[in-house]
Parts: sequence; C-alpha cells; structure tokens
Amino acid sequence: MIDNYLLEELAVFAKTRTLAQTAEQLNVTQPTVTRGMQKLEDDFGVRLFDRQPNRIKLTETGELAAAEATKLIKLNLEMIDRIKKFDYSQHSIRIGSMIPGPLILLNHLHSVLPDDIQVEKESLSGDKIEQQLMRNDYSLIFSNQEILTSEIESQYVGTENLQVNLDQFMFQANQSTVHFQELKNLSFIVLREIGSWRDIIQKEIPGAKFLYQEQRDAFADITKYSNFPYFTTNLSQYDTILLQRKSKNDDRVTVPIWDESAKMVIYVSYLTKQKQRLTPIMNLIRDSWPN
Amino acid sequence: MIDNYLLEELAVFAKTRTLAQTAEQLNVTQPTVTRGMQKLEDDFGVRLFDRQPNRIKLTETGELAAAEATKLIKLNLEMIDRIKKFDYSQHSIRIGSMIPGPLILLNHLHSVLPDDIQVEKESLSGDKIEQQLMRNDYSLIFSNQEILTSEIESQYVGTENLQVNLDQFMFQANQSTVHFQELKNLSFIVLREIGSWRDIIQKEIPGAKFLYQEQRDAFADITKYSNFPYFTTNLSQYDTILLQRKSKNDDRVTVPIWDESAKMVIYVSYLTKQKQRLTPIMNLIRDSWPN
DNA sequence: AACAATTACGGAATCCGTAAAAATT
DNA sequence: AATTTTTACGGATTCCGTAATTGTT
Repeated sequence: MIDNYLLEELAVFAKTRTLAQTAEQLNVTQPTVTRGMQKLEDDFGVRLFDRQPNRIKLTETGELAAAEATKLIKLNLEMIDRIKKFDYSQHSIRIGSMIPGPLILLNHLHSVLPDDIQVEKESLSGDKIEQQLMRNDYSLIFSNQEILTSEIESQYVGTENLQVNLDQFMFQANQSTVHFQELKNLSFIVLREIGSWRDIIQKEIPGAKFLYQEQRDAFADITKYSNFPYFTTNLSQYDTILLQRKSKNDDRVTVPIWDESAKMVIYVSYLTKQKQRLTPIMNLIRDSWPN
Repeated sequence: MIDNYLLEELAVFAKTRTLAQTAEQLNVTQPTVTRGMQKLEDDFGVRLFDRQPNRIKLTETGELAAAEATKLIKLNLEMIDRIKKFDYSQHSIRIGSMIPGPLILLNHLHSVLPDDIQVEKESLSGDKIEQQLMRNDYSLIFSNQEILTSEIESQYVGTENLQVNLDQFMFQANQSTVHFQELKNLSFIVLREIGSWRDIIQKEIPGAKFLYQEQRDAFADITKYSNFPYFTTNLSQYDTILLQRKSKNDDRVTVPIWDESAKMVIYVSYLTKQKQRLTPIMNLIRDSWPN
C-alpha cells in the first residue's frame, strides 16, 4: 500500500508541474518533494518521471498514477466527511427546511426541545433532500414533498397557509379571504429566502411585482415605513421578529389566501433507520402545529 | 487525511474483533494496534470504540468507518495493480487468446518477433475480453469476436479450419473432406484447453464421445498408442510437439472438415490507443497466417 | 544571474517493541 | 490461570529542513 502523503504530493505535482511549486503549495521544502517522488517510484516499482538535470515531468504511467492518486485523496477526504457527519447525526439532530415556516415554529419551541439533542436549523435550496439525508447532512428535512425510498420515509406534519397583509384602506382588505387573482398588478415586499413559496406567488399572481429583500431586519424596516403588502402564513404568529413589528403600529390587515396553491402540505423526511430516535421531536412539532 | 496503515488496522480489527488477533494478523504487537486505534480516533476527532478494561468494540460510527476503510484499502491496492499493469503494457506486449491456434503460430514466430518487446502467451477463458484489455491484462487478445467500442477495436487476422485425424482404415479417411455428420457416434481424444472449439464439436457432432485430456504430453502419448481420432487445424502445422509426434509413426489421415461452423474467423482486439505500437506485430502475424 | 532539481547531513517527529500493569473471564 | 487491553519507556526508523551542488535557461 502507498502512503497518502505521497499520493497527495503526486496529485499536486500533476497540477503545478514543478517540484518547487508543489513544495510551496504543501508548505514543505523542495527536497522533501524530491525525496517523496523518489520514494513513490520506489514503492510502485515503476518509473513515474522523466528526469533531466533541471527538469522533471511525468511519464504516461505517471500521468495515470497522478489521476488515480487525485481520486483516492478525494475519496479519503469524502470518507472522513461521511464519518464525521454520521457521528454527529448519532448524538445531535440537524434540522433543515425547504421553507422557513417550520423553522419559525422550531424557534418558538426552543425551550421545550430536549436538551441532550442539539438542534440546528438551516434553510435548504435545491431538491436534493434524499442526498442530504443519506449523507447525514441533516436528520430531519421539512418540505412539501413526501419521500419514500428503501431508506427514507416521510411523515405529515401539518399545513401551511399563505396570508397577505394589506393596507387597511385597500378594498381587498375588507374581505375575510382573498384570491391570488385579486392581488394582480400589486407590488409586494418579499423576503428572499422563502423557499418553495417564491415559485408559487410568482406563478399565481398576474402582473405582480416583487421587491426581494435579503436581510430580515431591513425587511422589517421597509414594511414599517411603507404600505406595500407582504406575505405571512399561519406559522408567522410564532415569528418573534414579526411579532415585535406588529406591536408597533402596522395598520395592515391579515387576510388568508383561499386558493388551493396557497395551502402547502408539509412533510418531514428522515432516514427510516433513525425513526425511533426522531419520533418524539416529530410528534412535538406536529402537536404544536397551529389549527 | 488519514494514514492508510491506520485504516488497515481498523479494517482488520473489524474482522477479528480483538486487538490481539489484529496485531497477529498484521505481524505487529498489541500495543502498536492499541496506539494505532487511539490515534485513529484522534485523527477522526470521533469516538470509534466502546472501551471496557478488558474489552473493546466498535461504535456504530466505528462500524461505518471500518467499512469505509476496507473499501479505501481495496481501492488503493487496485490502483497499484492498475498502474503496474499499465506500466508493463507500455514496454511489453502480453498476448492472450481464446483459442490455442494463434498461440501456436506465435510460438513458431518466436525467433522473428522483435526483441525489445517481451511477448507472453496465455489461454483465456470467459468472454471478458473488453475488461482484460481495459485493465491492461493483455495488449492483444485473439478470439472469434470482433469488438468495437470507444476505446477498443479489432482486426481480422485469418481463418482457422478444423481438421480431423482419422485412422487410415476408417472409411471416412478416404475422402478429401468430411462433414461433422459423418463423424457421429465416434469417440475423440481432445485437449482440455481448446477454447471456443469445444462448444462447436460438442454441438455439431451427434452422439460423439470426448475424452478430454489436460496435459499436452499425455495427450500425445494417448494418440500414439491408440487409434482414436483427434482434431487439429490449419495452424497445427506449426505445433512443434505435434510435429515430433507426427514424425514417429502416426498412421492417421488428416481430413479437413467442410462445415461452415468448422471455419473460425479469427480477430485480434486491442486498445485503439496502442494501435500504432501494435501494428507491426499484428501485420507479422497476419502475413504469416497459412493460406 | 536566476531557477529547478538533487544530494548530504543533522535533527525532530513518529512509530514500534519490550516490559509491566490493570482488569476481566 | 489465561486473556485482553492499556501504559511507560527506550530504541529505531522515517521524515523533514538547512545548506551545498549540479546543471540549465
């Protein structure tokens, strides 16, 4: 078997093409790399380099070896990552979500959550839920997808309903519910990270304009000093930042949106192997869900 | 990155389940393995073992790490093998064949073959020609298959014709040619390693019996002291062992078999990348082919 | 003159084996 | 009593950096 530090030197050399730069990139001296490549040839029992007094280059075999070495190093690092993440998943629970709603609820439940498990929350993008579970990036992922594979399953946790907050003097604000159609051609302030909701509002409201805002506090400010409508959901009642804003004078009226596409069924997905350990927290969330 | 010798210790421990046996299997002492596994945990930054004063076992994370380690070691060894074989294929030519005919011709050409390339000959079984070329197990493989992939191609080299050697007093021996049908219910002596020919004679000659012989010299003896018919081909004229036998009194008559299935079209397959280097020897063989 | 690779030498880090200890079966 | 793991200590190997050499551009 061949030592990894030699494979790494070879892999770097294949990029830099000189021993000096290889040494620099690895924070060692040139003689170290020289000896390393000599040892590598000795270990392989094969010529890997064409040597001239002032120049060294890979043979064809050397090129192949370098390519293989690069792969092996990558695999080694990926293995370490897999193991660390698996270990982490054994005593902690990382929770991700494709939409912000469940994370708001989790923040609200923070004090009730068990102490022995550490809960982290993060917003996900892309539809790589399966991969992220399989890689132990997360133990629980909330989304509007129900997943069932040989190693993954999902549970229903609740429904999230979109609401729009309208200035009290707008005529739509006097209704008990509203349809997307009735919001057409309006301009809205929207937080950038709202996951799957973004596609929905863009698709369903004709002629609407959206002012996307990255930062949450800036978003709060803009809503305060303007009368643009903005969106919330039935989970927003647990949003502490939003509650602080509400307490100050927000003259908007919250109106539920009645369309089917404004109702999102939320599932939580997880590795079936971990079901037992995750059941309590999933039950807690489902039980705490509004309505 | 994690050193391979530690991964190997872990992989072996996962099999033996005790540090003592691990040490024995690796030809080191127990303390070495103890320290190794401690260092491994330290390098990973993760608990891999449940330890009791007299007992040590893998945690779940440890089991995963051991499985991954086993894979990585295997990949490392396979890589070394690949590189050695590739290197060998750069300055030597290994030649394999699915049928013995071309190898007989090659033996005969031995003195004419270039000296700077070393030619080895071996009989192959199975239909893994592509794999064996891709792995650089062989540079040239003779068979009755024409292969064309993105990296492999084949060339026609000649046709091998089956003949049967019959006792001169048998009525079929008086014909200039013979059909498989006319050989029905006879018993033949056959060398075990005749590759694709075996299926053909078994299929085409009704009610025939075959006395298979492993060793070539024993085969020669049996033919000498019996009058069972046996098979040759148009390439057998270059078979030195067979020629020696012929010179002594073999009263058999060689009769070509006329069926289409007794004519085998022979191709040589190789990596397209190596075409240029292999062309001379392929031309030599094709030019030396009888007829 | 500047640069790249190699060699020589001494030091430092790592890895290993022996011996001994601790605890279990 | 025998087995298994662990610790302590000293030695040996290996690996590295500095300095100097060779040869090229």
